Amino acid sequence: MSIKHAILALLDIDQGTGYDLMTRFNNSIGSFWSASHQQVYKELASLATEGWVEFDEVEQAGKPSKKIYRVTPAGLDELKSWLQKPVKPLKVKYPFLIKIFAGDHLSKAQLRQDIIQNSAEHRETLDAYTKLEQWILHLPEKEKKKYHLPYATMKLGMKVEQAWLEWSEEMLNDIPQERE
Amino acid sequence: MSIKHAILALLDIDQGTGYDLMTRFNNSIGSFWSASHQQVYKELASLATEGWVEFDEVEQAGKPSKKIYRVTPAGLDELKSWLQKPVKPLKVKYPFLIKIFAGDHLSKAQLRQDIIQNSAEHRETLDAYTKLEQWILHLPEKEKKKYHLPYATMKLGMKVEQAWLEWSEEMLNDIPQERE
DNA sequence: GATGCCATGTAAAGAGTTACATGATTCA
DNA sequence: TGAATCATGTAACTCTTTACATGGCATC
Repeated sequence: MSIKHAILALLDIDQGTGYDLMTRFNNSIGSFWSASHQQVYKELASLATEGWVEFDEVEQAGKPSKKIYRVTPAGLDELKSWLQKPVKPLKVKYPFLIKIFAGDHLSKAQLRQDIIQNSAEHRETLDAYTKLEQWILHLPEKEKKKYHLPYATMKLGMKVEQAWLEWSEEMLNDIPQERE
Repeated sequence: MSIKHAILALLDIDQGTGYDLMTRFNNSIGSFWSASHQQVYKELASLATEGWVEFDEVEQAGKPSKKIYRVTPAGLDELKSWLQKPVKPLKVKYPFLIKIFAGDHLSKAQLRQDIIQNSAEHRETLDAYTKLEQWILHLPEKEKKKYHLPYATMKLGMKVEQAWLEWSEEMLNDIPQERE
């Protein structure tokens, strides 16, 4: 069960709300971890019960009040001891590739369409990473150092997105375009 | 719920036992779908109840008897109609990258060690894909055609594994080696 | 007027993991 | 003698998704 440790790691870098974490899951670390908002809120509640995180409730004008979470010393200990353990193997579910796998049952036009669609999504992700990268590169040295390893994980994400784009192009060259 | 469709797609290419499917999940399509043997057997039972797959029980000398599953016409219809629907987004869980993300709490030696270990695993996966690729490339034309799209998904897997290896090297160059 | 963003959650159902259970053969 | 491969499954538990629920502000 390492979603708890994923949250601890994210909050260890920067404190934040559940909503905040959710967007980080969707954007910056989307290529290696996914989680829904429901799950994030639930895990935060359970982490708080265990004493690994704590929060301040902040009221806001014109917006619902929010809970800003941070890691407690006990939470940091837990994270550190988790870091000493061997990692669990990766788990992935990529429905799009099941589609390609069984793509003989689709028309060439449909296959092409799906690949184009998927490629556009990866392009978007890569663009988002590139924006984040620019933000990181323009930080003052001290801040930049803090994000060094998170940035490293994003560099892998960028390489993977690039692999997807290359693959998509090769696939589209490979599948003849049908004419009426 | 697309593990059912993943199984249908795999059985549609080649019939096989639960054990068989499990090894395919671990080897050829491991980089985009993972499943445990328990889950595979459970799903096969439920697919059989729904009438989407059927099997012959084959007794073997000196080995437990096995059930060879294949897709039924109803199962193929289900697969085809699933293919028409938009795919669900990918889901990934990569505990190793959480470790890197929070890697400031590890020594440089430990970080390097983890990266080396992880890189070795990706090297192994890439080698397994390369072997499979050789097998595919030496098939007679007719058979080769059948595996065209499954092979395409593996090509993406190879690109992704290569991205991991490149990244690992860059990381190791980036993290100074400590001396006693 | 509709969509999207910010911000939080609960309840029920479905998916997936961990532990348990068995057993012969082959290879090092 | 021990580990790996082939081969199947059940039971309990945990994790994750889907559907439901609310509501103001900003942008198009």
